[in-house]
Amino acid sequence: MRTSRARRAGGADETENGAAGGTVTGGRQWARADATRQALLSAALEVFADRGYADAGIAEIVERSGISVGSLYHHYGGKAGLYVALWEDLSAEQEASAAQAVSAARKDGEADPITLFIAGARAYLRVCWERRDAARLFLGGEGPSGSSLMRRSRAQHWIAQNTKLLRGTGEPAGRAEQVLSLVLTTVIGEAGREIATAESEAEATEIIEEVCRILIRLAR
Amino acid sequence: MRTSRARRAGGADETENGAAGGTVTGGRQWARADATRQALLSAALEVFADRGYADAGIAEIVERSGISVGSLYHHYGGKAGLYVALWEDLSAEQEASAAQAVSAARKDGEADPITLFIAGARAYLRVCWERRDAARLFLGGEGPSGSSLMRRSRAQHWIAQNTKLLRGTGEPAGRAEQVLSLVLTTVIGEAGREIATAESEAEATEIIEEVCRILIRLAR
DNA sequence: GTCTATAGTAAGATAGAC
DNA sequence: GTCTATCTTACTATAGAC
Repeated sequence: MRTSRARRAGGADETENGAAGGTVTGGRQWARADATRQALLSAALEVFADRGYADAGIAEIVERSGISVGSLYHHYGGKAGLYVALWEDLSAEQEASAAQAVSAARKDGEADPITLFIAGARAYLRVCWERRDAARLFLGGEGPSGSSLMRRSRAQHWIAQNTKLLRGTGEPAGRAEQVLSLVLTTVIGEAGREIATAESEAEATEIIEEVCRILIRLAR
Repeated sequence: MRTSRARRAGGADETENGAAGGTVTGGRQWARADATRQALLSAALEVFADRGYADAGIAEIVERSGISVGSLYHHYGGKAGLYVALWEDLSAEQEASAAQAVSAARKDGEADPITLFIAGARAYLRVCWERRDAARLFLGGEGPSGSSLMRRSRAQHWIAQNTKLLRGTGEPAGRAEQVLSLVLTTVIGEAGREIATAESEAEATEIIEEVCRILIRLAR
């Protein structure tokens, strides 16, 4: 791959007057920093994907991004910080997409909890395909120590939401319902993994549909 | 915790004649080496569990086991070797237990594929509870780089077996069947995680039974 | 097989100029 | 905010006596 290498060539537009080397206009003055973060993030994603988190070195991320170690630490505080940032990005997008799908369906007059749940699940899975590069990284399960707890706790939260969504009323929830919800959530997660590694959009879609059938069968 | 610390006190029974400091009888001469391996394994399990694989240091394993670094490398070749050994142990036990349960049920005259499958699943889950200390480590998902592939490929193998078991005849298997099998296996895995972190045997049993119900519903 | 002592190395992290 | 240069730590792995 080795994209975005030329970025470092700069040296033409800085030294306006010293410190935060921005351009003249106020609104654009963070553009440079954003580009830096972006370059760091995308290089980190590549390297983590290629070598696995543990074997990835700061050095290689620096090389591929063309950004310096100093900047890396300035923005993300280190290797783990990059990983977490990547994770937050993706899961924010997934959550937003799912939430939006559910509320859109609601606005469409849909009231059946299971149908709403499936709408959310389908949106989530679609993001897994669209952003499969990132999804593969996390669904694969390796990360900084403590990251599995991070993922785990987000999953718990999601399970709780799904449990609530599925029972319509907001009440107790026995063990059976909890386990069911856990199972549903797990299935979606695993499906996401499978979809992120699918070889074509057609295959991904096929899996999504099959999984939705299973989810319906389970939730009913 | 800090058990098995006194082991190192020895120095009384060695120096029989130099090399493999064994006792006189032939059959017992590996007892010492076995004890060494055992101490290393159990210390490693503790440390991995406490700190997570990545943050675990050889040093602490050596401390807690009372065994030297040299011996550690002699037997396991390093940190990753210990992890793998622990994993092989547990999964061998799980597989054996499941296989045995299935064949016992068969011998009992049971022929229904789903019932047989459930028997295996139940046995697997029981081991997750009995050996929850170890199970927690692996089901948590952190390990040496490449270990998730190791787990993954074992899972694939298991899925294939289950697919075969479930369809009775050994034939094709369409996408729908593959996905179903994947889902079943995933659910069992996740259930194992939940069981390994359950707080009492009663809770574990409750989860096992609920999961079996769900599996039956799914497999049918 | 088991131990002690030591080597080697790599990687994450910091300091401070611009 | 960005960069270069450097540090320091800590951990794996080996050598070689018993």
